[in-house]
Amino acid sequence: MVAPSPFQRRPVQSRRGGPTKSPLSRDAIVTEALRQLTKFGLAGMSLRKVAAALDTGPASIYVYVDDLEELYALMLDRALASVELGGAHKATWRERVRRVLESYARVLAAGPGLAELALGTVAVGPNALRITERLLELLEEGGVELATGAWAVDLLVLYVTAVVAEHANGLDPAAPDGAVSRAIAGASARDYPRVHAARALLLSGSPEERFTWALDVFLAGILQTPRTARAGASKPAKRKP
Amino acid sequence: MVAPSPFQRRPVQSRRGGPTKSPLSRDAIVTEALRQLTKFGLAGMSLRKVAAALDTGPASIYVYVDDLEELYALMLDRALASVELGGAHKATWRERVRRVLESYARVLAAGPGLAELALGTVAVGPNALRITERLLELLEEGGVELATGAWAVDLLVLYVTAVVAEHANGLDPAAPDGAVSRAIAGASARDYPRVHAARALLLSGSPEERFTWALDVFLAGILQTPRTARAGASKPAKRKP
DNA sequence: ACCTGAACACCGTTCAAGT
DNA sequence: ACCTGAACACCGTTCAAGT
Repeated sequence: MVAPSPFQRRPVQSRRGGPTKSPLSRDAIVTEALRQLTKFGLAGMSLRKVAAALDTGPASIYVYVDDLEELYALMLDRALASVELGGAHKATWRERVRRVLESYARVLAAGPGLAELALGTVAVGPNALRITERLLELLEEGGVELATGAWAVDLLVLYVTAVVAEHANGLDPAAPDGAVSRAIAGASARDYPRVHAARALLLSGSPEERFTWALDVFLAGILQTPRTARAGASKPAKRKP
Repeated sequence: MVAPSPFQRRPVQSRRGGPTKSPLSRDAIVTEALRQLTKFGLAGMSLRKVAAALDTGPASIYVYVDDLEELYALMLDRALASVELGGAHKATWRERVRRVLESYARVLAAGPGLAELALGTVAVGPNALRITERLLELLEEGGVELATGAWAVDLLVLYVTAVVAEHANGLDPAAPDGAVSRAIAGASARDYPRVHAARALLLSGSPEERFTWALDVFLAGILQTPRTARAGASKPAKRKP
């Protein structure tokens, strides 16, 4: 017996309604939670506040949602619905991979909290699957074998999520007053000669520039590192002789 | 006026001591917090529990630490002290980069919570700087220019942190009973043909195999994608004609 | 100056009733 | 069956005193 996924569960018949209160529903809960999340960040959202906004007590939420973690998963997938996968365009497959990931990044960066939530939550809803499907398709178009593509999609999505989350946490390396800047600026030339020498470089570049560069790194690396033995690997594996 | 970094602050003279209570200290607080973190995970650690273990009330902690976030930063840097940077060996620079990152990954994976903490905390203590310094050195040895290396180190460390955190959160893609496995196994061939076709591949590979593969991807990509215009870029930038 | 108990303003989750 | 107020067992942080 396996617990059913939260994405496919018997609907619940609300008993509220009429003129005073709109009926509760999983949808309404997710919508309100997402509103709070994107407006106030992860710490600014809570089950209790969602319940209060929906004019009920905290216990009522549990009729529609098992726990906070499940709510997170539902929220994330709802948000991922607006990621644009692009149609059949004339752009290169690389360009189209970039666009999908940029759209994904933009969705996560829409407000504080979403990216943070994405890092701690496994995205396995239908919309996450749609994104995975699309990226596999584009990589296939680029000649990446399925075995390699399967791992590559993981890598790409994880990286983008982490970058946006780091950034959204106010850890913007570019922020000149942040802890990062101060630490790097304060690194002594004696103890950390390279950090010191590279201090301007470490803090340079807009998020977009870094993102674009990172994608180039990934795609170049992926094309050159198939999982199946093949010509082109820069360094033969040499594990089993 | 800039607030001083928590890593360089006037020490506090404890007034406890004698036979009954060992004196409070920032060190003792960090040690106990780290013990709780690696034993019980991030959710299993709290300022109140640390205070209780140190035989005092929660308010006492605030004499040594500004807030929870600062404590997190101190804990992370303390943990990073045990990352092995390796000496001058005969191994390739690539191999040595791999070893440093593997050591970093192993330290974060030592117990639940540490990697999770690392994702939400900017690592800017002396030990984080040591690691950055070392990686810059190794990349330099590999012929990577400083401008490229500066961004590359960020990329590498962020990825490794994210992988370990994802893994430590029980989101192990390999776990056959996890939400990930169920979602992928349940992806219909009609709606998600490639996810369906790749379902075994998406779940395949030990964490170590994936890690090793990802590093190969990164290093191959980094070598091929210098930030300064140079021969070898697989696709000319063509932004300013 | 260090140290602390008590209070403040919150959490997620469960229980026991209501309809 | 849905819905809910109240209770339970927690949080981080601040205040106002103690030494």
